[in-house]
Amino acid sequence: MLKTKLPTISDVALRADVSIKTVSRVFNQSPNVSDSKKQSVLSAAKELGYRPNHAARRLAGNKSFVLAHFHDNLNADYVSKIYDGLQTACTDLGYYVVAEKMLANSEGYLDACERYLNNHDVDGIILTPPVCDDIKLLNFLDEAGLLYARISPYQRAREGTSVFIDDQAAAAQMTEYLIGLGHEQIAFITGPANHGASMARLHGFEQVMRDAFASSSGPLILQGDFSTKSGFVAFEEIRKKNPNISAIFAANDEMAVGSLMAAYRDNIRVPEDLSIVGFDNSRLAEIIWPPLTTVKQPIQEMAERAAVLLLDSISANTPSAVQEKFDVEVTKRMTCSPILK
Amino acid sequence: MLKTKLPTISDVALRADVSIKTVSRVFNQSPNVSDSKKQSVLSAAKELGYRPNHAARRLAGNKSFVLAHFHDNLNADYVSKIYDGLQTACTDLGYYVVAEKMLANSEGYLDACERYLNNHDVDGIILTPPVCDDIKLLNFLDEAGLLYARISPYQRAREGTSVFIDDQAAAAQMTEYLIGLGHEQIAFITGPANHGASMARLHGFEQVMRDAFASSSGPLILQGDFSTKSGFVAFEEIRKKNPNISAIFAANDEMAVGSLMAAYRDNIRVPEDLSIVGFDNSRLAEIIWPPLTTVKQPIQEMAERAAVLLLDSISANTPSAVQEKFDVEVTKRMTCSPILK
DNA sequence: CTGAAAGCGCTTACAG
DNA sequence: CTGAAAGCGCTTACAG
Repeated sequence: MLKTKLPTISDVALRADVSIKTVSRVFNQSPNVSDSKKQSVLSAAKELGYRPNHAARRLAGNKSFVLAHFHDNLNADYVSKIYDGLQTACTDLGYYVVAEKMLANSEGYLDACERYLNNHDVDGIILTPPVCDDIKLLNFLDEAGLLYARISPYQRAREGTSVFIDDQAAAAQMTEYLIGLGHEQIAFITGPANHGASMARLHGFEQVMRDAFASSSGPLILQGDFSTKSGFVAFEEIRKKNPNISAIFAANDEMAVGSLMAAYRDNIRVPEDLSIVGFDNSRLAEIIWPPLTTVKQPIQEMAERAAVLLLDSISANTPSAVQEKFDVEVTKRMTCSPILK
Repeated sequence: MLKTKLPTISDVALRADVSIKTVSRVFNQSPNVSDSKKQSVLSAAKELGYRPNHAARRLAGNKSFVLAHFHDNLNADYVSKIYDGLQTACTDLGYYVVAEKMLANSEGYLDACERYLNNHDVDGIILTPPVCDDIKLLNFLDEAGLLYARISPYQRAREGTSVFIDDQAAAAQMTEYLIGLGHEQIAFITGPANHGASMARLHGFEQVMRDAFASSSGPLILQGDFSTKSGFVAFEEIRKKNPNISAIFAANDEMAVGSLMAAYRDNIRVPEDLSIVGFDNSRLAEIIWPPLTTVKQPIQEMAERAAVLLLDSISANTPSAVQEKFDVEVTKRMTCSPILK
């Protein structure tokens, strides 16, 4: 954007005494360049302050240098972490990243995606829950030959590149922590039914509960939608259905905070009277009082890795199928206390 | 990105029986086209499903069709609202918007901006606080002839396009509301010292307090940094310095929530024992319990408008100097109660 | 491993 | 109000 006229590929070629094609090869990491020519191209480019013109690359190469993140805007904090991670991977390669809200399950949702893709040039797409588990969208992308990578998909059996954590194992780990503290009456608040990761978390919870308390009638499970409000409402139902609940495990931090707020209103002390835990380690978990015990997943790193993998597959111009698992940890803060018997 | 070969400007020209230049004019809103030709171009384009190729426009026109938002990442919610507003204005015109974190006042901050601008093609820049009040950056942009628009700048005297609210008047309004409720001992928590809007809010508060309680020694003012934690800490200081404070006015919602959390911990009831108000109407204000009374500013609309104005000035290729003020309102929720005498 | 030519799909002066 | 020509700075086959 700066107004000074920039050196072009021809200037570099002239100075390095090679053809522009060779310069192009060097800047595209083409394997077939002799070391000596490569060096002279590189130093000529450096002396001139040359950098490739994106618009020209786009036009000639039929690439856009844009990565789009399709998401479902529930949580600005999550979206922003993803954005940061993607940008880390993209900036140096001259790629842009744009975040696009695509309301899953809304009227004409798939149409909106198609229309977007028809009207914008993007080289690849990053998909997060629940968008990443929309079979119709995935089929559409596959058929159209569009390249994408998924973050935290539930449908892991499906081919294609993805990064994820083991939600089920993570939830199991958290549940074991709670049980280790002496809790037996634990309620679980789920996310939206179409959110795969939330379901996996529920399964992890249920399985550990089943194993630990085989004889019981099964734990109390409430339906939420990942919003603070739904956590607030779920808390009220929990108190109504079973006042002896000593711990609440919410499938995300927002709902955990909603429950915490409801407890505040009802003068129920956390963690003295009630333990509450969440999932995600969102910013909210840190800024609330008491700070929330939760499951921490490395969102940013996952996003960065997803972008790197996607960029690889773009430059190879072929879908890849790398699946990478990331580790989680239970972040113990102040919303849990042991049950004294 | 879809693989089918798209119709080009020549196809449209052929079908409409005009030159490609005329087609170009139509798609660039050029004034000098007869209505009849314009209509035939439009219908030919529609029949063919033509849409302009951005990469070609970029290359030929030396434009990038990218707007960058330079921000200082404190609040994902704020950034995301800005992003939404910008996108609303940009999407239909084929513009992309990218959000770039530029840590104001950090080591090499200006260098980072310059480097970014040198390595990326952007047609215009949107600036939000505190970045929009960085004189050095503004001077640099002006000298380089880069086009930008500012949202909520403090330095309004400076030329150039901006959208804003009257922070001082808004804070005055909120202060009057508190005084109307019977509060006299009101503490104020400021944002970072380099944040112009925060200073304006403080001035509005001070002025009303001065007018209302001329004889007093002046209200208690604490320094915060817009973080929840600083609101938490400020609350403790407030209690220490003056336990009779009956209301806290924080310069943003995050700090108000921090104070609320500290009150929660100390068993001080809000609003029965203490009223707390914030500023911004961020998402946090709605999801917290009790919901926070705050000042609502139309961030999204402001961002959209800023983008429209910037886009205008880009297409005219000349800096504009439109300054637009937006209205605010005190959003009364549940963290305030009247003082009974 | 290397290069000359053609072309990507537009816009920008320039001329009428 | 309209058009023919040149050119933006690259990459893609193709040939050697």
